[in-house]
Amino acid sequence: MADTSPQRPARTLVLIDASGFIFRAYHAIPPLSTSKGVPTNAVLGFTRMLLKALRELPHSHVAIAFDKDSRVERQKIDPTYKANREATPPDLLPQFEHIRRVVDVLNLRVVEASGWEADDVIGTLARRGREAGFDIKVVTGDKDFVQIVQDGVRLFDPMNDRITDTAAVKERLGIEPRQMRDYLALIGDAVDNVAKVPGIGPKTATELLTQFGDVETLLSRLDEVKKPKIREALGAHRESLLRARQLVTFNTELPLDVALDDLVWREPDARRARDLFTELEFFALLRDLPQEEAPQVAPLVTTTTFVTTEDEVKALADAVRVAGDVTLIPAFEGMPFAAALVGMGVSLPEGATRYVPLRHQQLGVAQVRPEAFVSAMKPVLEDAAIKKGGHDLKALTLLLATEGIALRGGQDDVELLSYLLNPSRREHALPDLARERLRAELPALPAVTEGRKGRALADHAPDEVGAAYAVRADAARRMAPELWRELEAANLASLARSMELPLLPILAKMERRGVKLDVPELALISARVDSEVTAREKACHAAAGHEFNVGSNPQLAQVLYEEKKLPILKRGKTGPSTDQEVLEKLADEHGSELARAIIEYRSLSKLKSTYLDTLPSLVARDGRIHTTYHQAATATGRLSSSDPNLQNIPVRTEVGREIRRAFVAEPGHQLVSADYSQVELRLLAHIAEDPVLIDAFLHDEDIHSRTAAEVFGVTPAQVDREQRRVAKMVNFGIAYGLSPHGLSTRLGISQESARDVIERYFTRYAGIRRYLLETVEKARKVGYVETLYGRRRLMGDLHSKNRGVAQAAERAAINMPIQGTAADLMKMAMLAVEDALRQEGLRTTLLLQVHDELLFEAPDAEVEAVKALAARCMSSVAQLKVPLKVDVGAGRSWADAH
DNA sequence: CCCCACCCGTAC
DNA sequence: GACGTACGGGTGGGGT
Repeated sequence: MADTSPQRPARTLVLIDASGFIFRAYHAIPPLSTSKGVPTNAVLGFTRMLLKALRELPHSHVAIAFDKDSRVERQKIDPTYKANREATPPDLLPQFEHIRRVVDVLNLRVVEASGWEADDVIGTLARRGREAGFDIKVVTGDKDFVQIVQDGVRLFDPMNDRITDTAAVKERLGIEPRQMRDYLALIGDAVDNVAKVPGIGPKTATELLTQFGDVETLLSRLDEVKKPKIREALGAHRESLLRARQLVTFNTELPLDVALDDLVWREPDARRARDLFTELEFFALLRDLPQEEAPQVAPLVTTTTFVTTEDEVKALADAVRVAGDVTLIPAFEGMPFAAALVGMGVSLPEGATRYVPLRHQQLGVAQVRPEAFVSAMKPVLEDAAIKKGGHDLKALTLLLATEGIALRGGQDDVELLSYLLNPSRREHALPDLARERLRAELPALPAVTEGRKGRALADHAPDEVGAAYAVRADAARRMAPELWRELEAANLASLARSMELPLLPILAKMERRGVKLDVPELALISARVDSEVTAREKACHAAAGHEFNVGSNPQLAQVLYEEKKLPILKRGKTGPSTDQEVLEKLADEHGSELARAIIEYRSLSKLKSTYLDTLPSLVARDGRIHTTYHQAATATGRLSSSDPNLQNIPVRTEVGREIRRAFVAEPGHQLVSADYSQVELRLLAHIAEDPVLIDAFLHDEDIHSRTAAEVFGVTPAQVDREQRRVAKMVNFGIAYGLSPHGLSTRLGISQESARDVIERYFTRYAGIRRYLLETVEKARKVGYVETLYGRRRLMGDLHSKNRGVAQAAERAAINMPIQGTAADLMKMAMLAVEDALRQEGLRTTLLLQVHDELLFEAPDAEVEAVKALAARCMSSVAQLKVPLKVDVGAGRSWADAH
């Protein structure tokens, strides 16, 4: 009977067969690597197994055993032992080191014995542990270990959750555990080159062992073996059988240099584990780690020197010139294009970090006159040969531009560099990067609120804020080299150097220039829409029979579905949906006046609240709107725009176009618009090398008609409107990973016909199908997708167990190379355009980028030249298998330029 | 008064 | 869930 006395805590020794699991994990998990290209499949499988075993098995003591020159001893018995094992695969070799690191951070005690296998180490520890009264659990998937099973010694296979004890062995194999050695010797092991006795398989082996007990008895009583064939075989292979049994027998008497007390389990080193898992990109496993205790505060610098006199600023400028490298974090308030520079945190490769107070408001604080700062620093800041670092160099560029300084030499923008390494990441905030990359907590910046509670930044004394900014500069400077190493390793460095960093000052210039808004014109539209919205709201109330908040979806749902008893066609997370698709159906198919009225109300109030009411308030004193472009925001490499977002100004509806009429050129100027035609579809043709699609673009056909002709088996001239509409939808959806369901709801056709259309599309455009499949397959294998120019997006969710998540990731993987390459092309076009404008000495400026469109403001005299220049630059930015078509137009307003 | 999730809608 | 990438407004619930 088991000891049930409560006084004695269970002492369980867990023994882990590391070597066995490494190979199992390697073969069980498809090739996988980090974004840096480090192979990790075996490490991941091994780590998962390890964590699972520790999670599921009670353990007071733990040891992990590795092979060490493991063939030496057994090859003394048989030189061919394991001789036909294939060499370790090249992508497994480098993973051993990381496995050791995992074991190390988990604080597991490694036990190994030179010349012996992990099997023997575990056999020895199991025997000693059992003798000392431990309960033993052996974590392994190897059947050889059955031989050490006994009362109190069990096997656990974390890959299938199987526990093997004495009873299980008897049931599964029909033998006692101690007979396993004899059993294995009889049936042999081809993989390890352990000879078998020919003609004997598992069945016969079990029979023989049941009758005779072990190999010695069997051989001594050979004449009792009934079947002559078996008897002869045993007689003929007597020697090899005994040798085989020697080979498979664990040595449980190794002189291990470890005491059982040394194996006491210790908590993992959570912080180091976190770092290692982050490095290996085992993000799902991070959750399994114990949370970190209080964040460790590691001040990066001990001293911040305050630069408060003109001489000191001059000395600083000299130091920057000597170092050839400076990292700057500005303290400012307001929007960057029109902000006051309050101070500057500065870090140099050598020496203390500095803070230069410029516009602190407190009386009597020592600070530098802004003019003195500018005159001293301008030469070094404008010198492209002096490398600049920071976090969001575009903001710095804008701030310095306001001071009359044109920042050049920007290179180490850690936000931008971090983005290129992982564009899916939501934020690249400096404190987060410092925590991850430097294991340092940045001090909080002073609370700055414009409201009643906080004070403006300038109201804080320099010594309150200076160190915080200086430390940030120090942190940014220190993480830059490693970022570049990672970029080099991922082949992203040239993208950073030749595309993103040169684009940065161009974006700054666009933001600074802004686009003129005709506020009175907008006000006219607004007044008209205002009364329309009110009328529509009244119509909604009338249709409902009472007043309610038309803008409230819950209230609307109540009216539609509870009061009017209309059918619920779609549900969201929190209730029945009231989106446009649903309302259209309710209006058309159920004759709902209210639904129709809501649709009209919605479209107008959207325009009113988002654009008409908002845009005028964002007009700066110069009468222009200064958006902010985000270069480190999207997962595909596109830019985004905010405050306001000028990339979603309406264009499709009449009222929407009127809003574009309020975006105007200065007197004597025109807006010039140049946009890529069908750029994503053209890129799809090029990247997928689809002959049909390429042919269509080479002949500049109406691509939707051509697709309709292909899909419906008619000539392009025979295509009717409906067929073209279907084809157009397919063309748009194809790069988004469209589904029969999605297409059917969008087209209002059945899922079957949608499926049929898609199938016929892929039959005609076989290259596209192949490309889409290959893209997903490769993404699964390498863990990322990339554009023609090497921009990468990490794609972890492809392996999600949640099917929906995995499928969404597949669609994203399909889309990214297309959307991302289009973004790359546009960025290169912007560089080319800016260069050409300067070369030709034109005064035209680039104002806006809307993914596939560039908007310029050109003096009247330059309009035609700019139209030609833009078309030329944009279409010649890459030589593809299809031409890049560019449409250009010009006019007084954005609407007129189209 | 701020923050957030949610729904919805605008762009490409 | 249901076709990719964004930003942002309103509501309504929660918190300070």
